[in-house]
Amino acid sequence: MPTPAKTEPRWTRRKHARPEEITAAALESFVERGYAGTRLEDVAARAGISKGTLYLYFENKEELFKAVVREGLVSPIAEIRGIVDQFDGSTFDLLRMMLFGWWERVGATRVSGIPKLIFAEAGNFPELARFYVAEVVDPGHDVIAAIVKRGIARGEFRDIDPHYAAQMIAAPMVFITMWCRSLAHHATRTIDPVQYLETHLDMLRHALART
Amino acid sequence: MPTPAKTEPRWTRRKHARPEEITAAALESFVERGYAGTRLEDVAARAGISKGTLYLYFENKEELFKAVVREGLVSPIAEIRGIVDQFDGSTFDLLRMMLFGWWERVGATRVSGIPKLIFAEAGNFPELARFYVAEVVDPGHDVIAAIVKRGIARGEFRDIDPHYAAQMIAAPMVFITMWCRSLAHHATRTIDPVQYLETHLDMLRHALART
Amino acid sequence: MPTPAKTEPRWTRRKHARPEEITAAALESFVERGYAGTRLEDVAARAGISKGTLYLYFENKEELFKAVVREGLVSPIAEIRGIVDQFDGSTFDLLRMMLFGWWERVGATRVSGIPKLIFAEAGNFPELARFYVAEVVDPGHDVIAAIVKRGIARGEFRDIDPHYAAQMIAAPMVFITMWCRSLAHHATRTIDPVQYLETHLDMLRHALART
Amino acid sequence: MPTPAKTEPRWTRRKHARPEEITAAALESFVERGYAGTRLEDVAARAGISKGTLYLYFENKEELFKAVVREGLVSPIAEIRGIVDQFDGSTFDLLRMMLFGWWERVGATRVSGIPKLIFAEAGNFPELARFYVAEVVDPGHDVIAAIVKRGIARGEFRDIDPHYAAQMIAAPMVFITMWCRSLAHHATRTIDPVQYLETHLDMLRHALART
DNA sequence: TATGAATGAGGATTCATTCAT
DNA sequence: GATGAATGAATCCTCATTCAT
Repeated sequence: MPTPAKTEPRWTRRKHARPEEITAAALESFVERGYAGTRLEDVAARAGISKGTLYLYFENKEELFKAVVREGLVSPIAEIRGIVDQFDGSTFDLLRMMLFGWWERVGATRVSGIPKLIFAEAGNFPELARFYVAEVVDPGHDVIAAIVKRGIARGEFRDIDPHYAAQMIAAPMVFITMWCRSLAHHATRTIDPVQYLETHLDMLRHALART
Repeated sequence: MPTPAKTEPRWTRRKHARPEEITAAALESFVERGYAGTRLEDVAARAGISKGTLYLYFENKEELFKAVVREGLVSPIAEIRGIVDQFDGSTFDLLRMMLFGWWERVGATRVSGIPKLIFAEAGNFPELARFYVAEVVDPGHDVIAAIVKRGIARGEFRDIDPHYAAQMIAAPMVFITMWCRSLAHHATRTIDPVQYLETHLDMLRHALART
Repeated sequence: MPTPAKTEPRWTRRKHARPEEITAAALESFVERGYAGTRLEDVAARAGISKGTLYLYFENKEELFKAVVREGLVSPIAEIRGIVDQFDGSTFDLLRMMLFGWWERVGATRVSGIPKLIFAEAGNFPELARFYVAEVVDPGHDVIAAIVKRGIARGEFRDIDPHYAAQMIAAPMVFITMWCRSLAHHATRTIDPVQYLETHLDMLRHALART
Repeated sequence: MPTPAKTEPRWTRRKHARPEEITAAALESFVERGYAGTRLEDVAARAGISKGTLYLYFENKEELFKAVVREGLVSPIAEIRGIVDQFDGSTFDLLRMMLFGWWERVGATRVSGIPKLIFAEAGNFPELARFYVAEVVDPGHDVIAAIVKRGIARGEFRDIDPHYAAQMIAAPMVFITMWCRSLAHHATRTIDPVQYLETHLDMLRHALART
């Protein structure tokens, strides 16, 4: 195979690409276009680097996606976990703190566009699904279940299965992000996230409180 | 009797492919593999027709997708609406009836794979998103809000904003279908849908009941 | 992912691509450019079909290559095997017949450009190497070893290890094709293949004859 | 004594990369993976230098390849030529000495992986092919032809065309190196090089001996 | 109406080559 | 001299779409 035609460089070289700039660009693209619909070339362009440079930092599309998830979801959850474990006060206050802490860190940011993507692509990228379950779903569920257990242990909550209770607490959280990140733009009736979360808290107070 | 010359046609011609058979096949594929991941060739194979025939019935992948969504979602909700309007009994019983009626008609069937598709593709198909909001989200929301209002009117539920309450009732319903249709296959912890719905009802009872 | 821009077809459609036309085109390219250096697009162009059509007939580059080898080397060897097994006459005559039969069917044709390719790419495409050993080297060796055994059994050849004798018979056959297909074009001294083979036969006669 | 600020250089700078170390590394890679399959990054890593440094010594991959060939093949042949010219003894002994001398110096070493590369790349590098013919093939052939002529002149060999006889002597030598350097790793039947060469010599003895 | 062979744009990934430091 | 991050052309393969039969 003969040497390919010499190419004259017309580009200017960047100093140093930083991985976070790349994952930030990738996040936008993934959330806008979906996993399959995201073209690595676009991500590169958004990050101001070339296609090839992407591969210096991430082995492939899948690893890039995982990095986005790790940065955007795994660490905030760990952070929240820390706060929850150290909290000293009523469990209802803890619940509120967790809910709004999560909203600030995740729900209100672009990262919250990830779950819809995972749900949609799980069938095609099982490895991604497993990763997401292990790194996001399970830890997230555990934080919430821990709160429920704490409430029961302290006699603030009624006796209820923490596993299923955690699901009921999490579902509206997931739902509101998916709504805001996709259907909200096309909706006739608007939902105010804060009021939504307040209602959720209010109903949880009644649903969980010891009679 | 001389053996007649055999010129076997390589394919057997179907009489009439029916669009519903095609959308049924497409639904399965879309739900399993997502929009981008669905190969028209697979849909055709599942429907027992050829790739070319698909294009006699649907202009392109996009139109097929729209047809799938349109066909799968509208009527069950209308049916439930009828039942709700005619119901005569306690509103909590009505809530239970609605929830499990929906589960049987929608939640437990393949159609329930559609929401995740909509969420994921809303950005790419705004028109479809609007359609879905108008034909599914809003009517669905209305049924539930109607139940809440009924409960309040009859003094069974405490005074609560029916709009937001409806959201809180719907979120876990949507969530459980999305879970079952995608992440459940990769999960470490299992969720039993019936127990999930029972917990939901139980918590709603506490959350909505007049003190 | 939005539907890609509709493309206006500007091409004319062929009736039916025949696999042999494709393998013929591929053979030329492989022999000229090597395995890695062969671009499937070129093969397609040579065969007068499009890139995509190639994939209707061959799963991938590797399978295409295997098909070329099967058609160009495996069947001729099988054919020669048949002739050898049925031969009735002196084993020296059989040797001559095999040698020139092979020359006509393989050595003098483009197919003989394959071995050099295999030797060069074996490290990079182990699967190809294994295939070639199993389908070409071993059967080819067996035919020759069978001739040697026949000669010994009939008392025409002296007692000699058939395995290594077969190697000595085959080496110049392989060598002459590699020479003709690559270095011959750049050589100062010419080799006449027929005279080369005659010398080979002559030396074999002395080397193998029972004293 | 205050601790001095440590700014450790991330790399250690080599004093002087020597071209031979690079060609040695390149030879290994070319022989293992072929021309196209050789990645300059691997060559650099093997040579303990960086990709960029490679380009200080060789203009491009092609020139590196040429350098490898030039360095690896010319001198051993000259050396053997000297030994042959000075030999005093039976020509059959000389043949044996040449054969095993070559095996030790070339055949058994990595350099013997070059011919297969040349054969494969001759089409792409005509200039290299010409170089190889002039510097390796022709001189090599001459040494062997000289031996044949000596044998005939001394009445030890029968009257035979030295040119073609030399080819017959050389072919198995080339063949065994190509085998050992590529297909041997994937073969089912093993060849022992020494026994192979012994058989070659044994057959040559019969084939060349004066009756 | 039904078919399925043919098409070619599109995208992930590789790697020879450049050049600011 | 030495480095290695950055580049982008090149290539394999996929799949939505077309159309002669």
